[in-house]
Amino acid sequence: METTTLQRAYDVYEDRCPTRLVLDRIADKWALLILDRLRGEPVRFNHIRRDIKGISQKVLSQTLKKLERDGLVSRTVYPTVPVTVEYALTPLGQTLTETVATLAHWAERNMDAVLTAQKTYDAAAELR
Amino acid sequence: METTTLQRAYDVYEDRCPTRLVLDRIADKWALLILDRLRGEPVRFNHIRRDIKGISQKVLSQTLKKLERDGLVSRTVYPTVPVTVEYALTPLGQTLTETVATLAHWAERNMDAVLTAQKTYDAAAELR
DNA sequence: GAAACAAGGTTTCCAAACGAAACTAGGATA
DNA sequence: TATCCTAGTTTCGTTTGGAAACCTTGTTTC
Repeated sequence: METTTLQRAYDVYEDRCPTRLVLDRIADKWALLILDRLRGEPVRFNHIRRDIKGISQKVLSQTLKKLERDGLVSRTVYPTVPVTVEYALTPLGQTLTETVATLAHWAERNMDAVLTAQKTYDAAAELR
Repeated sequence: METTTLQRAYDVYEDRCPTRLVLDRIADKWALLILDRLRGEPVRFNHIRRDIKGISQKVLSQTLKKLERDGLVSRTVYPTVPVTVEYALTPLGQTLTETVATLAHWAERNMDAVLTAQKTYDAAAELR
């Protein structure tokens, strides 16, 4: 009888599971907006920056780099003048587009319900 | 001809759109894990804490409070001894369960692809 | 009657992360 | 020489995050 180390399946509920790191990457406001924006054709750095209003260059740069490292986004440099850099979803990233779009735009469809809930909550808290 | 202020539709790509605040709430590692855990029957505070390994009481408490304020989660107190507090998804929160589950568990299904991508990326960065 | 335990939190404190603004690089254009 | 372009990086003050200790109400144990 041999002794083997059982390879546990990945479990995001476990503290030290590497999936936690990935979840932390995609469960992020800016990452979701970027992934959502990249649905469709490739987009250049400053184009993304203009479209996602309020994102800083630093955060855009950092987030793209992490998404690229995790294989969700590809980065292509064209030696034009000035240089052109295009970002696009990889096939892996494309597996998330539907989910990302649903989550990113959920607030747009349910904003009124959320605002109503907040008013109710705040009114009740007022009485305490 | 009368002049009216056109009420623009909510747009999460706009900087000051209130949907951004809601996106920030749900596009969060802990919030997603909590919402995922609440699928099904109501769960007590310490039960959630035990299940989502590594979450601190402070973060659990804060996140639940925000989710409750936004109308995604309900909080029910039972006057037992000691007191029992149950959290559950509201109907509004339930509209997110499918999406949340897909995103929260995406990493479990794609971890190997992500790890491979990271290795490739790091090896290429090494050469620079 | 003094500890210990239970549930459900809050407070404290230090480190890590964030964002706005300034700065950089390489080259083209005026 | 000065300015503009894309695509970033750096700086620095502020905010947020997590770990650990503490709190409250009430029961059981010693």
